[in-house]
Amino acid sequence: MASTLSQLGRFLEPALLILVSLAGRPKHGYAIMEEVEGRWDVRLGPGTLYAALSRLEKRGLVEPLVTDDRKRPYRLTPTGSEALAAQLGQLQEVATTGLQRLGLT
Amino acid sequence: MASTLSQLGRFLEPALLILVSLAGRPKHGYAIMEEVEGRWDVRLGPGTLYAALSRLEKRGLVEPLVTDDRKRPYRLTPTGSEALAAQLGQLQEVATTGLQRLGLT
DNA sequence: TCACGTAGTACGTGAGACGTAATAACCAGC
DNA sequence: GCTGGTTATTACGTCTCACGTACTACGTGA
Repeated sequence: MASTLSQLGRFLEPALLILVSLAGRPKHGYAIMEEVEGRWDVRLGPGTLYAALSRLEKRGLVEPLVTDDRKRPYRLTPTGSEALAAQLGQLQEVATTGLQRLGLT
Repeated sequence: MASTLSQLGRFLEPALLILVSLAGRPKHGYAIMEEVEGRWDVRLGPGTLYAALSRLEKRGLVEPLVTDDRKRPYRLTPTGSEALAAQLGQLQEVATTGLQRLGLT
């Protein structure tokens, strides 16, 4: 069962999902939460989400946009795009190797 | 610089690398360490590696093989293969989406 | 027998994932 | 102009896990 397997380990780090979500277009936290859950069926609770977001900001991978209302939108920085591209490339290599070894693909 | 970027976040979980390594053929811990470092340039220290391995065993994703000497080889269980396949599939989806959004691929 | 590579254990620390609860603004409908 | 639900974020506490370091021990060739 899918529900059983999903209990056996999670390999999609919140920080990665956030960066990929922001690669589409700038979003605020709640919108990231909704996209991640809708698109990949991974629920990021507020504790996980906002903590990860502020770590990414502290590391210069994302930055907040100026805003007047209570939403706090973020966008990828150039550094963030570079880092994401590098990580995704390596991730795809690993995934491809793994799927080949399993006889899939 | 690659060394700078690599400081900005790690998205390859040890458990994933171990499973992909074992998907090739059964190996003992030290051999996993060497393959992971040689192939993906990720150094797993002994604390990280053997702790992750025994967690994977406890969850039924890998199992030890009988042996006489001091090496302790492991192989993927059927459950482990299933779980790995599912995770890699999802991982590839995320990676593909991300790379498209970044304008690569 | 001594140095070096192989193989694994033990352990402490810190980062971060996760859940839950609380807060507050916004927007309906009545 | 209340009231209830959705939107959006903050503020915890806990627990898992990554990581580094130090240590043990076996094997092998010089």
